[in-house]
Amino acid sequence: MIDIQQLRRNMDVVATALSRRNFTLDVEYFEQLEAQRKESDVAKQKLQAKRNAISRKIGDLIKHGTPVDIAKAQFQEDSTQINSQINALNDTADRCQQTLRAWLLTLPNTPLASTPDGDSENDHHIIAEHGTPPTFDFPLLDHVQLGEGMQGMDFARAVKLSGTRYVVLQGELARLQRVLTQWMLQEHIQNGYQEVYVPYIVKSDALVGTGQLPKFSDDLFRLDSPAENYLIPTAEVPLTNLLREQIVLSDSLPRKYVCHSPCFRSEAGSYGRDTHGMLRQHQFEKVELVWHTTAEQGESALEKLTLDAENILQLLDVPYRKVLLCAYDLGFAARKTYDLEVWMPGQEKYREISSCSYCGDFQARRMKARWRSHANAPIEWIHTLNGSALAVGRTLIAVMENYQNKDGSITIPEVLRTAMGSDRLHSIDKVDN
RNA sequence: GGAGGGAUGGCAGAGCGGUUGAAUGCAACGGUCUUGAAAACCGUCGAACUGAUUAUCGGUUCCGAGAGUUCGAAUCUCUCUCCCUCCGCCA
Repeated sequence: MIDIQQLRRNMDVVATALSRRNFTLDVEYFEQLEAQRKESDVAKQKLQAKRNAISRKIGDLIKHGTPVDIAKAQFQEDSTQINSQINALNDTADRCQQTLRAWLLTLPNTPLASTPDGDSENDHHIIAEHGTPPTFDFPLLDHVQLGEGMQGMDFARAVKLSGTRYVVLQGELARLQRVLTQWMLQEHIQNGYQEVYVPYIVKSDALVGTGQLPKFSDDLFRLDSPAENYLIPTAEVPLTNLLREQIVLSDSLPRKYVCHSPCFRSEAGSYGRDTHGMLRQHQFEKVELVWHTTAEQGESALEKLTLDAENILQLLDVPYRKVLLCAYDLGFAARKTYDLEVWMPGQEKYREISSCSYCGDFQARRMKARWRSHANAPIEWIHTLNGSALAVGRTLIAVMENYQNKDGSITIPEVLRTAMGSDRLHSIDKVDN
């Protein structure tokens, strides 16, 4: 949530910043809401002050021996009148506050100065490329062909169970995904992250906190019961909300969390996009990193968090590039974002496998997550960051396609061999069909 | 699922419907003392919102949440949420 003080004092600064991400701030609407809010608020508060004064006088009289009835009678008329006025004003004042907050919640975050300008998603800056796309001296297969070839990836059955955009993994391929997940977790834990296990169902408040709601409810799976509960679209939601409505001491910052979870996304806006294979699924596994920091730590934390995600790709030894998103392409809550894109031989393209974002105090304001240096020190907003490290489903694809052999088998990356107990996935994995 | 108990400031813990935004203790912060530290002593010490004459001075709201009674509610009534204890059931 954008700081309303900031909005009042420097509205054009905010408007300019938001225009960089192609969002037009409705200045007139805000000013109109503000005027209404101010008017009803001030009027209400004045009356409340009056009422409090009367009550105090009655109290004094009673204390000094005036019988209760007589004391009350002296002010009866005034107080009845004031109370009815207050009641009326209360409604309008409440309505103004609510409208204002509802509107504030729909404003995206402002891009950081270091986020480049741009008018489309193609205006990102390529920061670095690691490794070179492999060349194959045989006709290469994509992950679907490879997976089906070894009878480890079954889309037809998934359709029967759940519909499109789901997959059933079997045998060694299912195992590879699990090993990948465990290994990533282990790497991050060794790098100082605290492992967390979280609920996969959250209340709408948590989603408002991280910014998925109120604007993007179409992307979420909502439960019928309990109503207003949702499946998490990413572990970022429970992880970031860990500090909601709380004030923590600064010596516990930065906090670095890692969590593996399934992610559930309706993909409502992406009909027909990436329908082939398991690139874009309603349900996928992801290892997520979340940091809670102070304002000073925030920006440099993004560099560190992104490096932690890159580390995984480097250890897996797959070609990838690091991209700095332009303002236009920024997510709702982000001020600055690095995407990591892995080389997918099956598509001959780099595809997003991680997105690491710095959100400033935007999410913290929504969820009231704050810190202070000691018990009576001033209270400050926490700054939040999140990043995938990595999207496991896509990592599985990347490994399969980059490590494929002529016979349809897949070489296991060095770092996974011990856990897998082999160095190769064979093209015909004996699974009862 | 049944029975009971509870929710107050960073924490612990008081609080006859009327200077209670809230005693007291701890913690924290400033100071005195000390070569320094500790101890002791003195002082300060909740949050959100908001107005104006905006490094200042006011006001409003907040004692789990919401509604109600009242001139006035932390205190009374109702509903809800969460926590604890016991019993039952269960992975």
